[in-house]
Amino acid sequence: MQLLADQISEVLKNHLDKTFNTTVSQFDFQATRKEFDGDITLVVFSLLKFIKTNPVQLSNQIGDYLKDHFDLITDFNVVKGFLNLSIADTYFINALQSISSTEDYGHVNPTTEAVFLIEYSSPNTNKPLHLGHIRNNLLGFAVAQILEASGKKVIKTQIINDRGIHICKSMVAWKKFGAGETPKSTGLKGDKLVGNYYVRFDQEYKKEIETLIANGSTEEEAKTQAPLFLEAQQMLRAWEAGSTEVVELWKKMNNWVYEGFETTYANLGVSFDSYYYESKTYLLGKDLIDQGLEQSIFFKKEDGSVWVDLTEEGLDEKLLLRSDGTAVYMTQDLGTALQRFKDNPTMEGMVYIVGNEQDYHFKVLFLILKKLGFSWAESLHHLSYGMVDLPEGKMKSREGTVVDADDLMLEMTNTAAVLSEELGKLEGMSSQDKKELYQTIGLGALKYFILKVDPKKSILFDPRKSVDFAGNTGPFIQYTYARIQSILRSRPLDSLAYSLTAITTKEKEIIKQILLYPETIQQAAKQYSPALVANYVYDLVKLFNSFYQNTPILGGNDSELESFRISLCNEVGKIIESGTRLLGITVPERM
RNA sequence: GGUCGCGUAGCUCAGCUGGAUAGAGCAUCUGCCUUCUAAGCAGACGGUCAUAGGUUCGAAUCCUAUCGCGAUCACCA
Repeated sequence: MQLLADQISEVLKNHLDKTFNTTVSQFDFQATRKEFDGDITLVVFSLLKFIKTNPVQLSNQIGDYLKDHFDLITDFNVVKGFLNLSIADTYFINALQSISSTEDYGHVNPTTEAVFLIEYSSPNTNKPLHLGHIRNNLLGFAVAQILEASGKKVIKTQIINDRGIHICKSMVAWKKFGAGETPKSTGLKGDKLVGNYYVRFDQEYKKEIETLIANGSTEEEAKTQAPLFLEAQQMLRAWEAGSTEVVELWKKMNNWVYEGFETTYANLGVSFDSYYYESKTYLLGKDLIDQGLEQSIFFKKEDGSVWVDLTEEGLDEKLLLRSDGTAVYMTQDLGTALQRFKDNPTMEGMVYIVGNEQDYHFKVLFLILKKLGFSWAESLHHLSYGMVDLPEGKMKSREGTVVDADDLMLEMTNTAAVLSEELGKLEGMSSQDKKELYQTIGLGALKYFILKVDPKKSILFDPRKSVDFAGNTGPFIQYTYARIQSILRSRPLDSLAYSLTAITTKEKEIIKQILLYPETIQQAAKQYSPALVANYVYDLVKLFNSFYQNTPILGGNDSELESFRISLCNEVGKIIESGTRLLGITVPERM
């Protein structure tokens, strides 16, 4: 459709130039609304700036001209300042044919070696992944896929917060109460095991606090003097000092967690090309602080802590280094950014997929990098997404209201299995294939549910209602794809040799939607918005289903027409496959 | 309190750089499985686009103010 608008623009430009002696560079086109005749509409109102006349007269004048001088335009009508143009059916038929012969329609190959980094997931290593991480992971993976399809080279990466007091708490609890338990000995996933000790630490810590308060301590004292807490702090110091014993335990437990995470990532269908560890980048961050101090971009307070003054930019003063010289979150993120640029000198941009609770942090981070004079700092982007809330409110790990990622995926898969069994369409399928299919459907439902929502909005997730499988859902899209495959099995696409001259409006609508695909990908890449792709695919599927249910595709007595419709099915199938692939959703051959 | 984000049907959400009578799904109700998969299709019902101003041929969309919800403003990450 874009091409068509361009073609019309060209013709119009000449016409207006000759007739009115005015140069108009941009025309305002939109798809014609259903209730009017026509395929594409020129909004003539916006031309009144250049040509002062009656909009209806001008519309008629332009319509007459186009009809006479442009073969693709067969007719027109005018409503107020809207010029509705009817396009020849052959235009759509030819468009479909040319798309059929295009490899990977809508997908653009990269033209430069410049690379885009997408940072996502980035978990702490003391707890299993939960629903919030699922949104993060799905967004990150989808954005990476979309950027790639739009012609960027992409590296998916993450920063792992492997260092700090949180992991020490799990370590202390494991040493004290663990009795040598391992993932193997307990049969638990590594991240779950370590997470359990983190919870255990918190429980025992609370008990100690209560005891201390009962013995006359204030709450404040109790919190800082509880033996467990002191032990965790002691362990952190030992870690920083490089104690072999502590470092060995730290490595062992972190590796358990990584193994657990890998399983979850594999199930979710996300992957990474590189990893960064906080324990390895925070030192580089400290170097940057020194550099900034030398250039007087930062300043040191009397107690030795280092700050940056951002009051001129409307923000506050921000701490960069503690008075004892240890690193904070910001220090490490500065270091990580620099490290990534060093590793990828052709970096064109970096996108951080991080929740909107950290908006302020990233504003500051980018500002500091600019102040330090890094040219690439201009191209950093924080994709800020909203929280996933439960009906009771925020998820709180302490209160056990967290929806665990593995549990949720399993539940979705089970629901898919139950529904599939009820429908009973899978006779003759091996149990292994069925199992995979249930996983495909269950995860399709979950992924689509999350990705169809604008990232910046928060999501309300009700675990009791779980996720629907009917209506505007992943399974609906998958189902349509499966039916298309069924058609193609019974009557494969033999050739593109059809020579129709007329098609129905429904078919035209579908082709119009297909023609929007490349534009949609570009738009989605520009806005980092998987939701755009998700909603596009849904619209296409909805249109197609309506056609499919009301029009016989096979068995007509017009083989030309059948050939054309098969070809239409085939293209819709390809676009569904391509669009859902960008979202990380797989589509089944049957279901 | 300062800053940022959000507010569209009973519920969950679309609505691209301003365009025609604001669209889907769920829920409720009516039809449709002997022809390509009914996880579907056709239809009905449902709206003061938070509120009030402004900008203009034209506003859910842009601007201002107010209200409501959320986030953030740590020597936490």
